[in-house]
Amino acid sequence: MAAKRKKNFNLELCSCRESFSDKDSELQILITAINFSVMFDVLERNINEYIKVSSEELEYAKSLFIPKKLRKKRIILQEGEFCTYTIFVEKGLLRSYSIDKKGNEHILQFTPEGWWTADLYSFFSKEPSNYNIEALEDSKLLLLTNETWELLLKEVPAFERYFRILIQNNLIATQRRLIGTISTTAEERYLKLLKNFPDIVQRVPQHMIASYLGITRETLSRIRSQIVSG
Amino acid sequence: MAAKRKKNFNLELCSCRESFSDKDSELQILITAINFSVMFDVLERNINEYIKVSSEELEYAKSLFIPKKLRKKRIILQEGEFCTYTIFVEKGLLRSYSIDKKGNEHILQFTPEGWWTADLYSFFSKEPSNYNIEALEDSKLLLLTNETWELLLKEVPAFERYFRILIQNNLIATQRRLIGTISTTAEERYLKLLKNFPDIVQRVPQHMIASYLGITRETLSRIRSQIVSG
DNA sequence: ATAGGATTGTGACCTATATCAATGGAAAGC
DNA sequence: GCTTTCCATTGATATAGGTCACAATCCTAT
Repeated sequence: MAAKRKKNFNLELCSCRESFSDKDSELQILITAINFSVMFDVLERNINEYIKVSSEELEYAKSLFIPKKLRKKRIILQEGEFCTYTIFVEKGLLRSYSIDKKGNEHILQFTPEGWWTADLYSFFSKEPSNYNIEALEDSKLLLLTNETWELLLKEVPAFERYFRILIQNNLIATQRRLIGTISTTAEERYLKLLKNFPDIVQRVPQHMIASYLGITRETLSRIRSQIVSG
Repeated sequence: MAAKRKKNFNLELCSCRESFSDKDSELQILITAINFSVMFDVLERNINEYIKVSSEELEYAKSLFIPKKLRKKRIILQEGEFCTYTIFVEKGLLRSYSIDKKGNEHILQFTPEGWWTADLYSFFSKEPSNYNIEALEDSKLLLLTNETWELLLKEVPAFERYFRILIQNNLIATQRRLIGTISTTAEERYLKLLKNFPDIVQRVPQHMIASYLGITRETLSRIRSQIVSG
């Protein structure tokens, strides 16, 4: 299973093309074509969900992204660095988190396939970031730099709308989470997360779920055993 | 002082024009002209801070807003209603809050002059709102309905950028507040609020500051006396 | 001026969650 | 296959903040 996933990575990412020998070139071209059609699959569907763009505009947009794979546990943005990309997750799962004075991690969000992440503040203000972004699974990412992001908005203004809607939805969700954190118990928050994002809870170690909920791993463990016992 | 403020309201809001008799009409025209230049003062500066628009575009934009005054303690959006406007505060102060199962209020945000508010979810999804929006001071508002908002974006696309930036800044702030709520003590949060928004803390009753911080009024009272005593 | 409501302050006590510490199991690297 | 690191669980104890109750002010409208 793990081996199969790895193979897919190799096939789908064009950065592996160098490994083909000359006599494989015909095969290589075919595979590359497949790569390109699959690489932006999730992104393309996501864009079409929110805005209408012509196929030329879409092709242009795609040309601006930098594909990148990120292995599990690798960090793509580290506290103190400048966040110079916005990141779209084609496949895999990321987390962004900050570390407080006592050294505790606090997870701001999980970013599975089909979602965007970045430290927006750092990206737009060009100040160093306070967040870390790390892969929780082997992941395939599509990056837009500061420059290509500006370029995209300038050349295809519909993307201004696209990002506005995404940011807006994120704001709505974050506001709800804030109110929830203030007004409900740890157990209620856990049950709600379980209901809304069962797959995330499955894919992520429990202590990270605890960190996302704003409680300790011990407390989450007790909550879970209490739920089971009735 | 309070009387003076009231007088300004009457002068600046065109809805009071009916109270003038016929022979006051010359004066009325003069005052109306003044009203219009002053009415959008704060909004205009706010817009120019983020985007470049021609004076025609600006005039068009202004023509879409509905001015409204809201007296202290009056509610402009009530839980269960549909949020059909986005609200810009020209003068005064609003709060938006939700009420949990136990009947406790939780303040999502304070909105002083120069800021926008709305229940974004309700506004865009056209579902009933879970929030209430209330004036904490006599306020002057500028409203954009669903229709005029759409129209504005369509006719002056630069506003897409304007709202994207505003929403983005709100998201950044809300994310920080969330992490702060999870990772810092009530006292730290209070001191931070006091440092960042001293005027809001001055203008708002303490139990609402407590509600914003996610603590009870008793706890805030104790924190304050502890700060004074060292 | 005054009555009634809203706001703040304080005391006594309670509870959800944190902290510290120890254990066993699972997974990942060699 | 073995070892090391990570991860979840459980117990004992500590604490920040909540709850309830009452008193003291301060507005605000008549």
